[in-house]
Amino acid sequence: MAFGKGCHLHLIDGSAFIFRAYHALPPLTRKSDGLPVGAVSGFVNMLQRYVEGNSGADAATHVAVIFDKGSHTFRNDLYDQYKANRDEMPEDLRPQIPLTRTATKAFNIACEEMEGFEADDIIATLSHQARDAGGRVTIVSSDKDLMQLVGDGVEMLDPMKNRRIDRDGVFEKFGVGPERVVDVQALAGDSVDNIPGAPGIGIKTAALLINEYGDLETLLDRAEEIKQPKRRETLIEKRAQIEMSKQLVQLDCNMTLDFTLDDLEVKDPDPEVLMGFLAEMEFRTVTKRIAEKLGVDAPVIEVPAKEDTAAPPEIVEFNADNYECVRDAEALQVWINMIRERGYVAVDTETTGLNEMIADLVGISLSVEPGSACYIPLSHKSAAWDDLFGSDELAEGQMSLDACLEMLKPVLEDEAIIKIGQNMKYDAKIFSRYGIDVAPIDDTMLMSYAMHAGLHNHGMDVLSERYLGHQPIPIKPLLGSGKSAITFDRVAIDDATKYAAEDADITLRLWQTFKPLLHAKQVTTVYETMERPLIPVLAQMEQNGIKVDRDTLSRMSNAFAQKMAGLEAEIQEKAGRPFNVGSPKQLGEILFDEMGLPGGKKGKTGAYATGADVLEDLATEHELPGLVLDWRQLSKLKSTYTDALQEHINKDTGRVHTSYSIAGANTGRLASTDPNLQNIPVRSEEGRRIREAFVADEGKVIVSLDYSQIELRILAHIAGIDALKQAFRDGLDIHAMTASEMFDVPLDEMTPDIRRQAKAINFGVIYGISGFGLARNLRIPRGEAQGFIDRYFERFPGIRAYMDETVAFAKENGYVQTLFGRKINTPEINAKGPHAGFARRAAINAPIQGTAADVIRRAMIRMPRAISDLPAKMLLQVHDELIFEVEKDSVDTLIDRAREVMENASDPAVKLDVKLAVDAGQGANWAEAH
DNA sequence: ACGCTCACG
DNA sequence: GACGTACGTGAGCGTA
Repeated sequence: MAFGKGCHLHLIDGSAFIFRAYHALPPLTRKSDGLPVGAVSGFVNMLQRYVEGNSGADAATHVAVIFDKGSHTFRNDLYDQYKANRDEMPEDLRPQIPLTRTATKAFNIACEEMEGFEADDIIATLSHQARDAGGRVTIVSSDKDLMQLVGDGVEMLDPMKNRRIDRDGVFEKFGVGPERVVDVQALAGDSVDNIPGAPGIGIKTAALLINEYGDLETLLDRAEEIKQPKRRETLIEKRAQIEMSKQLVQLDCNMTLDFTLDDLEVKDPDPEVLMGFLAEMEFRTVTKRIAEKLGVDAPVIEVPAKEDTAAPPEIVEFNADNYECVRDAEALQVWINMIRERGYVAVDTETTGLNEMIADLVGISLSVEPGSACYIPLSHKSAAWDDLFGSDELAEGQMSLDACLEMLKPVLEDEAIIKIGQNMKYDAKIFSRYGIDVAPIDDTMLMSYAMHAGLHNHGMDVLSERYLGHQPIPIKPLLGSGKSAITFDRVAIDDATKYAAEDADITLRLWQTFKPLLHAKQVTTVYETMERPLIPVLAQMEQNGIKVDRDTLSRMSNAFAQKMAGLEAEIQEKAGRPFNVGSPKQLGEILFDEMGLPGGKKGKTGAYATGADVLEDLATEHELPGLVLDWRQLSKLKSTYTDALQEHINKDTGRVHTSYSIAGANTGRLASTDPNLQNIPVRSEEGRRIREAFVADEGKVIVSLDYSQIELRILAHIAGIDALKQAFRDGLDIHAMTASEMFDVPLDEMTPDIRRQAKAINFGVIYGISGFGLARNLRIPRGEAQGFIDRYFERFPGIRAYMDETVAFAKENGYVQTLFGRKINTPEINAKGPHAGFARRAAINAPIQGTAADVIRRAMIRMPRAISDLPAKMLLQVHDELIFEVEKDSVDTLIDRAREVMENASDPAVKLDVKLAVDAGQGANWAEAH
């Protein structure tokens, strides 16, 4: 078929695929000879996924993968620094480059490159040819340099986000249409490609200028007219540099190619060629998968055994057909025997929901060896032929739940058998509802957290893909989504077996992968003393729950609703027309367009910002913003707290059971979800009253103990600030002391305002202070804020030293550490551009916040033993606070014991120069106790 | 699904 | 003289 109208050309940016594959995968090598093939493997997977996805009405009729060739292009002749800042290609990637060409050809996809040209130029030329011939083009790439090609039937597809980019997408990125993209790039330059552009001008400013003057040439010709002196001079002085930059970013769409569009027609692969290549690469899993798709037999891949050195563990491919469905006691006994022989087993439970307090057990999967796993269905419902929703009858061929648990209980509770899980807290809580205390345990999610915090999250999908190179079977197709979603007990047992058993298989493999790595990365102690032991403690706290009084909440909801209605009427009257007060978009239009209030700033989505800080400033101009602030506060309290909290009261217990994620926050802090009980209001008087609904059971008392200034104490210790340490020893008001030091005001002449400023600075230090941030927080001029900071560093030089050392350590090692050895990775620390500031401040904050998190973790882990003889329960953790419920008579004992544990939580691992102090409170509800 | 806004330490 | 900024979270809502 000749290329023309109705045709659809796909152009794949091959180099981008290669680099993404290289960085996404661990360094794999070919088993027979050690040839690095990780990137090739990833590349093949991506191609295969592309081919599988290329179907339907929108499918490509023509396709090519385009590569770069040679390092010297015409752009280097224009500018010898072009791409000069690029790192050398990694040693183990170089030999894989030609193999990606071979791979492309093996898929029978056209593979094009041309000496002296970049892939982008070939893509540009082909796009123009295809467009001129009346066809459509999709460029598969996320490279912004290609955005200039979009329009007239040419679109981009970002393969990472699976998002199409059309004219609007380009506009979003550059603030101008595709035809002006090069102009903006010429001005803004590009640090990645080392394109100079106009110094001091970024994309935002560039777009502004281009939109004002029409195009780059006009802008440069009329540069004299620009008001901002700096900008004007730059444009005049750097004209030559800017014009050269434009030549560098302008893609060549008129290359002479030695092939035509017709040569790019989509062709089916020759199975023999493709299988041959894959077998040569020794890719077992993908070979098998592609063979299946093509309906041919997978070639046998024989790997000659290495004679010397201990061979690495056999890499066993994933095969869902190998999983066993255990349907009776005999079959289960075989598995139990295997488990006892090994001394470990990976366990996963399937249930009817995500809430462990409510969900029922549906089945259990087990694995003791990579590639082999079983699923024990227990309460799957049978499919009824005449009923769309299935019946309530149990499906045939399942063990009875009781019989199964009776057999498994001794194993799950056996001291000599390690039970391995991914997010074991969930499974342990499920089992505990059936009277089984699972122990001892290991948790692959927490192992990953101890090693990889800051690098990625620790869900099974991410871990499997990253560390096993395997994409798990997705659950979505089994359960569906939205209101037609079903629970797992309605999934057919055969499908369930493949999915569920694979999870156990993956978990076991992750455990085998991570176990030795924990030692190598020196985080075994962290994992064993601060992650794993927290599981049973949190499980117990979550099961305890806290009693919440529905009537109190309901009354407050009604009161809030009434007040809101009044405010709403008043707001709309002042606005002159009805509108949705809860819509920031509509509010912005009212305030800035209709009422013409000053200072309207649009965000990146084109909407006006209407945050609390903006409205507070506007409140001096008009009454309306203040009313909206009041309305917003009530709306927040009602929807997030007084309304939503009622939904979370458990029917059986009358209590609210939050769930803590142990591996959520990078710093070691916990996070609370469903509901979040770590952000219950306290700062405003009205909000604080919500805590009155958190009550003690009859005859009991709520007790709250919280660390006083724990982060500042830790900072004083880590940075070695003697003045601070002494102030804590003397029990001084730390903020007042800081103020006195900084502003030379004697303590007895301290004013609240000076103290407030010093307090803001103290917090700022913990956050990696910046003049801008402090200025915004204190609402003072930038220069004044910077003056404060300079003065602070002058008085406490150790703080600056700590900051510099911490950042230097992060740059050197790629992570920072808490006092207890928790490592927080800082992958962005060497980044350039806006990321840099973020990463820097996060690196400064992480050891402080993380050490505080470690301290309270240690206290929590010791707490159950310390209070086991008391009629008391630990209910909640709020970062530096622990909340208990205790019988009235034992309140004082509990406070003594808990305080003892908390104040000494760092011993004996770390000897702090500053004592930790704990404040305590008690009452009938949380408001009184705090 | 994503951004905005706002609750907490 | 500003690319853009205080650190760490989760939830509800409006808007696409």
